[in-house]
Formats: sequence, structure tokens, C-alpha cells
Amino acid sequence: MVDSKKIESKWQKAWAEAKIFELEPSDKPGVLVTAAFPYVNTPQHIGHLRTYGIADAYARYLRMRGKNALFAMGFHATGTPIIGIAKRIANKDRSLIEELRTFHIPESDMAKMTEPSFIADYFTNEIEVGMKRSGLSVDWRRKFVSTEPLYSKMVEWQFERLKELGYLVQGRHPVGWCPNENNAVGQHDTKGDVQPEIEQLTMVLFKDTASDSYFGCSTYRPETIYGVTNIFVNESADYVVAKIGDRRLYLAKQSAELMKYQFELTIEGSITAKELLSKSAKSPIDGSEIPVLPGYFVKPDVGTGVVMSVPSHAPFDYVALKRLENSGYPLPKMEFRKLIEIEKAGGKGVGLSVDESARKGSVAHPEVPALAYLELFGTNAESTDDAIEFATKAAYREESRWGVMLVGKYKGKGEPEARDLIKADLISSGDAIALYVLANPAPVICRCGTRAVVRIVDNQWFINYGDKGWKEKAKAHLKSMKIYPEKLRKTYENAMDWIEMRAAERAQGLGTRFPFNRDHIIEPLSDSTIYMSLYSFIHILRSNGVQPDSLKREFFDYVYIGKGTPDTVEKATGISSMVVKRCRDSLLYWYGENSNHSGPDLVTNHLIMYIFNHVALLEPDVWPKQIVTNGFVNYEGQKMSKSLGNIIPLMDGLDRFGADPMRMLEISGVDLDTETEFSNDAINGIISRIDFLYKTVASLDSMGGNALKSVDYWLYSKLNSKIEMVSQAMEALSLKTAYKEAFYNTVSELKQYSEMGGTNQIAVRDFMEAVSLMVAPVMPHMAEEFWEMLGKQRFIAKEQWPAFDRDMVNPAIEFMVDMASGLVSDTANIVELSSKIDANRGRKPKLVKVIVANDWKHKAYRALADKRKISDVMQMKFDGVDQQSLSKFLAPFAKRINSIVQIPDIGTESAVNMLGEMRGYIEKRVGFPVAIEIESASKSARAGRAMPDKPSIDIEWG
RNA sequence: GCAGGGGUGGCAGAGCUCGGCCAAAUGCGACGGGCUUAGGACCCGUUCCCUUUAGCGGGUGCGAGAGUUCAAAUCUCUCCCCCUGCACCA
Repeated sequence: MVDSKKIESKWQKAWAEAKIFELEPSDKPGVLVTAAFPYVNTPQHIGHLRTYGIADAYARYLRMRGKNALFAMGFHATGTPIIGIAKRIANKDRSLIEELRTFHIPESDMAKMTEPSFIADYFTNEIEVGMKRSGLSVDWRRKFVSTEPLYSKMVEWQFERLKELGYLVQGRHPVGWCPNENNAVGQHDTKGDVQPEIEQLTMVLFKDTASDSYFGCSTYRPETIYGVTNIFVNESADYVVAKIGDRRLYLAKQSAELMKYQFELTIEGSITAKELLSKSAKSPIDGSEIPVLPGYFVKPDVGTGVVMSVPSHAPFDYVALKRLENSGYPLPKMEFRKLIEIEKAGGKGVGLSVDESARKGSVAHPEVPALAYLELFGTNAESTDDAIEFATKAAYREESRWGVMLVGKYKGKGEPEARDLIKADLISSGDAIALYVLANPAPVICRCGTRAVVRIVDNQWFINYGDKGWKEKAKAHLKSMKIYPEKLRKTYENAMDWIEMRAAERAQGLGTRFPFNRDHIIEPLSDSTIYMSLYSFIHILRSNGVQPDSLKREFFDYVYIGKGTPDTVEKATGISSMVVKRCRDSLLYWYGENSNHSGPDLVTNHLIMYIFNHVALLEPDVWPKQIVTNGFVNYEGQKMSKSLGNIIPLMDGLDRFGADPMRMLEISGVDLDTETEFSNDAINGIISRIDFLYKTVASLDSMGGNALKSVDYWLYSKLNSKIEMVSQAMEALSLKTAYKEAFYNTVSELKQYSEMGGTNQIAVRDFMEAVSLMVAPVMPHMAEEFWEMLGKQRFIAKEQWPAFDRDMVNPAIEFMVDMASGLVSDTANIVELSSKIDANRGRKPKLVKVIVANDWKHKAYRALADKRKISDVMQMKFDGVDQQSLSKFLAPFAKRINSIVQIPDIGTESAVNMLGEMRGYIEKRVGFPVAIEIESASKSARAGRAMPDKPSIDIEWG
């Protein structure tokens, strides 16, 4: 086996010494390749290599294609995770310590991790070492951390600009909120890590007929207002009169308390349920007067604790009324009005999505959908709430999906559309108010133990991605970008549509202070949207000793948007105009072309913000040009996760398998969009192939160098079609296709070449040179080694991609080689079958006759493949063959006339010659002597069976 | 719920954009054989079913169903199922 570790460190050292990845502008076109900078709160695992490896391979490929491709890397440390680690270490968190142990972090280092800055430094270093050992061609002079002052200066400029552009706004926004801690709660802040799901309800206002107060009825289904028969309140709940704006509302006490976080709400006094029950209310939609009734199911802490009753469509409402009726409660006459019809693919009525097995009853009352659903599931007024809930969900699902309005202003429209329209109408006419609630099935509990609520935060700074002009600009630019894999483009488009307000500041965490509220920091995703641009010039600032404090507005205004001149910047900042100019020139040179790489998880957040911020802040010349995302890496069929304990640290992987095999597996093992499988079998397969290639190169000197034979031409042919295929695949970033051909198939071809008797040193050398060049982006270390073994003086990393020579592609010889291997398997087949014949018992074949079809058959076949019509070919003349023979030859093709495949124009004579050259190979494979004959000269009875694409085989038994 | 992406042989995973060399690449696994003291590695063959005493032929088949077509894994429609994301969080 090759000592890959030795080879890898040898070349990593050589690259570093020669500084070949420390790039400066040149006469070649510049391009900046970036990959999402890693977050420095944990070490890397083998999965991380995928994104970085792809970016690196791409950069290396571009260089070989004549581009000056810069690959740079920074580190992300803003936000709370690092602080979180420090806290957990301070608390001696067992699981974290265990996790860090799997990464072989010394206890002495762990002990120091109560200090956030130590954590950041520690992992910055760990990750950088890992990247170097992975062979990433990064220009390390340009690295930075997102918490350093220089970085902050850029971010501050960014936010000042956003504000000037009007994209930074203060506003209201609903968030999950802990009233105890006075903090927004996200998924990480809740017990059980539940994401608070905020949903909008409609609070429809029904005026009390006897006063100027309103019943605030919360509902998910404002469109059913046409069927309201009454209002429900919970008899045993406490109610209050509360004032929102200039209106008084009746609300459940608990609900009113929760609503304080959303509205200016004052509670003016309490009111009993009994009092409410004596009232009546007026429907805002038609002014009809409706009673207030006791609803057993109304929850005082959900919504408003007051609901409108639509017994025709809401099973709970129906059941509640039925129970009142059964208990003898005096009810007025009510109309159960059907509002919505379910229509689906010609069918009508309830239960269209319910399959037979789930039906427990028959629908007797289709005119009252709520009842119909209860009947469908065999439930009734006496059933449990769970059963009624089930019917409710089915009704809601089907009506949302296939429901059509039968009544009202939006009669004929689909139910979901009507719902939104009616809601908007009610709100704009002042008859309803939007209300937010947490939609989670169970109450969301903050880590501190307090129940979370929805709060409308005021005066919070937001980045307004909902701005119409901005959105349009971003979406328009997306159209011109290259997106890999292309099928994700829709996801980008949708995410751009959805993104609206985004918090710009937060109270806690590491990061840049928010310029307009210095107590807060800039929200940590928003501070990393244009940082890639920094790579292009940051090292210039460092090497010239520019201090962060001098990086004033004027500097970035000039570098980023060309405002002012180097001289005016020098005056304003004290930075030498030469340096200033160099920074701007570098930005334009490197960042004009760019490719940004990341994992799939960043598409709907970071990458969207990345596009938005670029089009807002920078000049079109340096907007994003291309985004490449790749799937995750699984290990032996499973997701790598802490709980499964199957996370392989990157360093362990590098030790065990080596960088090149891991790169080959992760970069080009599967297509970009699929998750890849990191398995020992797969990587061992790669290692043994690398080994084979190594041995091939090493054995070159012992090979012959005679005149070229057919097999050699075959090898050249394969090589050149390979170069073309790989080049095309690389241009499309189809790394899997490219390396299946450049790596895996290469190995099989070399093996086949040698089996076919190929021993030509020149041919193999040419082959391996081109192959080395093609594999260099993915396995750079071995490629360098091969290159050196091939006697080359330069780094392969600085060489040109191999050129494709169409003239060397020889379909005829590839066809003949395929024919030869077909002959081998056919012969084996025939021998196997025919040895069972009595006459052949105990005998062995002594000669295999391969009979090549007559020349006219080739011509006729080719004509047929061309014309696809037998009658046309029958009109033609072929070497004086009579009509009868021609007809006999052509007839069998009639059935599959459309699937006849054209074969190369290859004369019988040269076919025989080529097969003759490969005779040794065929003999070796079939194990018997072989003779090649031409049909016309053959005495074999089977000669007539010879076809142009398939010689006849006749076995003589000894 | 909304949005996006998928459902292919024992498994993983191509192919489907441009319907026809597709019974379907490649890898793994399994089985048989070779090589080895043995194992590993490596090499050869087989791996949907049936049939076949000369390489053939036939059937079924790419989530389900229907359609378009001379021809569908590939196009259209309907349905079922799975995965991912859904915001103050990196």
C-alpha cells in the first residue's frame, strides 16, 4: 500500500513553502471561491469536508482552466453558541464533556473553556489545521474571525447603509415570549426544544345589543360567519370587560391577560359568565341578533375565551348545542345553514378523503356537514372530546382542500381563498382584529418554567426584506445567477417571497454592537451576509498595519461602492491612498466572479440574506454569481448525531483513511443534491483504486515501447472521450459523473488494457498524465505524487487541464473491443450450453471459430440503420448480392426496425485484422484456441449467422 | 397546514431535461469458482421469473391507477406514501 500520509504531508509542506495558493491579481481573470465559514464552537467531523472539499476542488479546477481562482476562509463566532458552550463547561455538563472527549480534546484544554474567547481561538486553530490536512488550497493570509474589530467595522458600515436605504425599520412583530425572563424564546429556549409556532386568529367583534361593548370571538374560520347561530362562553370561567383602543370587549380573564403582550389592553372590570349569557349580540355580517349560550368546550386561555358558534360546520358547536337541547336548556329556533360544499374530482359530500377502513358510520345528514362528519366516524353528542376533535380535524382538512363557498360575497370561490378575503374584509371594516396565538398542541414552556406567550415587540429593529423594491431587485438578480443544483432554484424563489421582517438586533451574544442601540448586538445571521467580500482585501489592511479605528465610513464607501477617491479617503481616515486604491482594485478583481458553497441548511436563511444584502449594498459588478449547495454526509447508513454516538472527527478520518480518499468519496461520490454515504467499504474501494493507479505509474519504466497496436489506439480513444466527458461534467459541476469517468472507469480501462495485452509505455504514460491532471482537483496530493513520478518539475496544481483531441476518438476500435468482449461471454455461454449435448460429452472444445460477417452485410446494416425502412434498403445494391439473400438478411430486423443502432463504418477486412490483434486476449479469456475467419471464406455451417455487430461463433469439439 | 424535493432491482444510487440500443449504469451485499495453510485483499462468473441439448426466446417490471403513443422508468392526469424547511436561530 502507498504511504498516503507521508505523501500528503510532503505535498502540503511543499505547497506552503512555495506559497502557491497565496494569490494576487494577475493578467488571468480573477474569481473568488468561498464556502460558508465554519462556526467555531465544536471541532469538525468528516461531514464538514464535503462542502469545503467541493469548493476546493472547484477552485483547483478553475485554476487548471486558466482562472486565477482564490479560495479563502474565515471563522464565525458571533451569537450565543460559544457562550452556551462556556456556560455548559462551567456547569460541568456531562454530555458536552463526553462529546468533546470523542474529539480527543485534552481535559486541560476543556478546563479553560469557560472562557468564550478561549473556545473561539481553540476551535479556530483546530479547524484550520484540519483544513490544511485536508489539502484545502486556501490563501490563509486572508483569514479572519467574525468577532474581530476589523470585521465589526465592515458590519457597522453595512448597517448604516441599510438604514440609509430605508431597509432598517423599527416595527411590531409577533414573537414567542417569556414574560418571566422578558426575552424572546426560540426553539433553543424552550423545554423539549419545541419551536413556538405562532398562528394568526381572527377576533370577530359581535356587538352587544344592549350596550356599546363587543363580544370578541376568536376563530380560525372567519368565513363561517355566515352560519353563526349564537355565541358560546364558558359558564365556569371568569370574564372581564377590557378596552383595546376605543372599544370595550368581553374576554375571558386569562385570555385578556395573555393578550396584554399584543395590545394596549386595559381591564376595566370583571363580568360573570352568567351576565354574558343573558345578553344577545349582533352579527357584523348581516345584523341578525343571536343569543349567548354556555359552551362547555370553550377554553378560557385559548384565543379570547369567547367563540362564535357555527353548528353547521363545527362539530364541537353542533355537539354543544345538542347537549344543551338534551339537558332541556331553552334554545331558540336556529337554522343550521350549510355554507360550504366539498367538491373533489366530480365527487361531492363529506368524507372524500376518508378511506373505507376508517369509516365507522354512514352519513345520514349531508345537509349539515358538522353532523355528517360526526356520523361518518360513528360519533355523536355523547362522544368524547377526542372523538369530536377527530371529526373537527377531518372537516377542517377537507373543507380547506376541496370546499367551495355556497353563500356570501365570495360564493363559488374556494374555501381557503374565501377565508382570507373575508378576514381581510372584516379587519378593514373594523369588525375584526387579528390576534396571534401559540398554535403548539401543548403549552410552550420556557426553560425557566414559565409558559410562553405571543408578544408583539415594538421598537425592535428589523431588516425589512419585505420591501417590495428590494425583493424585486433580489429576485431579478437570482434569475441571472447560477444555482447548483438547479432544482433548488424554486426553493430560493419561494424563500425570497416568504422572507419579510427579520430581527436585526438582539440582546445577547458575541458580535458587533448594533449602531442604533449600543446595548444590543447585531443579529448573528445578519452580520455575515457580505463578509466574503472581505477576503479580497483584508490582508492588504493587515500587512499595511491599518488599525480598525481608521476604517471609517469613507473607506468602505469608496472600496465597496466607489464613492469618493483614494485621496479623499486618505484625508478622512488617514489610510494611505495607495492602500485604499489597492483594496478597491482587489475587490473588483477578485469578487467580480464568485462561487459560494454551503450545505443545504443555509438555503432558506443565510443564502437568501446573502443575495438581498449584496444587491442592496454593493455594486452589480460584485453581486453573487453562483451558489453551490451540497447534501449532508451520513455514516454507514445513518445520520451522524451525538445521540447515536457515530460522529467521526475529521482528524480521525484523516488519520485513518487519508485526505485524498475521503475527498474522493465526499466530493464526487454522489451528485450534489443527494446525501452521501460515508462507509468503510466505499472508502476502501477508493484506496485500492488509488493504489492501483500508483502502481501503474510506478511500473511505467518496466513497460515496453513498441509501435502502437489496436489496444493502444483503444486506450487513446478512451482517454480522449474521457477528457471530453469529464470536462463537460466539470463545467456543469456534475462531480459524480466527472469522477466516475476520470477515476473509477479509468481503473477498469487500465485493467482491461493490460488484459488485452496492452504494454505500451508511451500510451500508458500519456493516459496517466491526462488522468493525473483530471483527478488533481479531487485528490491533489496523489496527483502531485504521480506528476512527480512522471518526471514533471512543476506542481500539478499549476498545470493546465488536459485538452481533448477529437481525432483520437476512434469509435471503430471501441466498437471492436466491445465486440471482442461480447465474443468472450457468448463463447462461454455456448460452451456451457452445448457441453450438455450427448455428442459433446467428455469432450473439450479444440477450436473456436469466430466468423466475421461479409462486407455487404455491414453496408446493408448501416444503410438500414440510416433509412429505417427495409424497402428502401432493398432498392440498393451491395457488392452484387442477390435480392433473395439481402431479403433474408434484412427480414429479421423488421420487428425492431426503430431500435436498430448504427455501427461504425468498419470494413470486414479491418475488423478481421483488429480481432486478429486481440486474438491472444480472447483466447486467454475463453481458454481455447481461437481462429478468425471471414464469412465468405468460411466452410462453417454456421457462417451464415454472422451479423455485422455480432460475428458467428462455431466451436469445434475435440 | 404551507412550500420544496422525492418514490427505480436485496441495499445504495444513475437514468428520467431530448420517450425507443433499459431487464435498467455503477458500487455494495449475496451466491458459485479461482488464488491462498486459512482469513482479508485480489481475479472470474451469477444475482426478476420462466424457458432453452449453440450464444435464443418469452413473461413480469421502475409507488398505485388511468391516459397519450407504433413505443413510457422516461410525457399528461388523479391518488397514496416519504423526506426537508417554516424565522430572531447558527
